[in-house]
Amino acid sequence: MTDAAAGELARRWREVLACYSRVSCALDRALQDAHGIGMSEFEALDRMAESGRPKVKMHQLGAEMYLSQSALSRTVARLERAGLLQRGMCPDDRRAVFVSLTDEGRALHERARTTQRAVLAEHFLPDDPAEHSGPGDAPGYDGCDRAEDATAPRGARTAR
Amino acid sequence: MTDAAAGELARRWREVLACYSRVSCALDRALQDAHGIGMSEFEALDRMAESGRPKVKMHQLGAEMYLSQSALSRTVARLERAGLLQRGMCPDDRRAVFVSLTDEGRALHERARTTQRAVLAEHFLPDDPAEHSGPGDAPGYDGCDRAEDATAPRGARTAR
DNA sequence: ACGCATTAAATGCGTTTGCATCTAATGCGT
DNA sequence: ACGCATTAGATGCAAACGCATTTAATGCGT
Repeated sequence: MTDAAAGELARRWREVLACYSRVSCALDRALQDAHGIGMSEFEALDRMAESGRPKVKMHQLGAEMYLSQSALSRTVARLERAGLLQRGMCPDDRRAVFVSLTDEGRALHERARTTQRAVLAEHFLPDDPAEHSGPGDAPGYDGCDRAEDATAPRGARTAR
Repeated sequence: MTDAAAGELARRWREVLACYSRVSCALDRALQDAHGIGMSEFEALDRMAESGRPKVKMHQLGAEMYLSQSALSRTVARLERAGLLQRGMCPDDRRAVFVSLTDEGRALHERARTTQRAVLAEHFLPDDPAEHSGPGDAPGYDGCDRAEDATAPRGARTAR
């Protein structure tokens, strides 16, 4: 690994970091405002929906997601509390837990996916092209506070 | 935006998510174990070091970073508590705060950058190539717990 | 059958984060 | 000069995370 290659790697990492921050922030906000769920919850719903199977083992879900085991456990707990999925015991392994989407969960996922796609289309495009990451071109991005054009009401943030 | 394009976008977003989780987790862990700082702290040190200037305004730092204003404020507070930088009042605007690296901060940044480059070289490579994201190829990644080969002691985690 | 390492999930705990708010300093219009 | 919107940074607060630990169920060797 040459020094120049390491620098290039660091530069690319910064791009990923910037991209992740920008998109995940917009996505989290949009999902929260429109549907009352966060990115992790959406991701869990999404994996469950796309699996096709009616019931999925927690551990299976965790294997394909990026969350720690404890975070997944709590995410599922939140989703259950919200009535979006049900936990059930697994007949062949009584340690394991099956999770299955409720009708409401499936419906919300459908709607949330529309939101997700819209946010991605709006915020996840300037990535493959140049990204023109020269110094001194910071467009005043201060963490999260863009998207003044959001059509959702502001202020229902702490009410999950 | 066609439906297929939206799906492709969602697929790419998952790749970014997976990449970010994998790398940031390894990076955070390595920086923490080897130097007692997290990613945000490193990023702040890194920006300050590369700026060339001896003093940087907080707001300036915040403009190019991905943290919220409050998170940056606390990150800087942590760095100051650790003796890695100093905060000082700004003569021409007494609201603003200058931050400057201490010698110790500069030295730690140098060492931490080596760690960072090593981690990036190890975990941030499989990204541009295919990434072969077909379903069912999950390599058992369960959040964070890989890197059993880490040479650092495990268990000094809560001691910042 | 019994003991023991292993695995699934839940939970206590400390840390970090973002949002909202607060304080203080600026500057601009009148 | 005075008032008031604006800006910089700090802080209270609640949410979410990861680590370590706990509880419970499995399975494997003897």
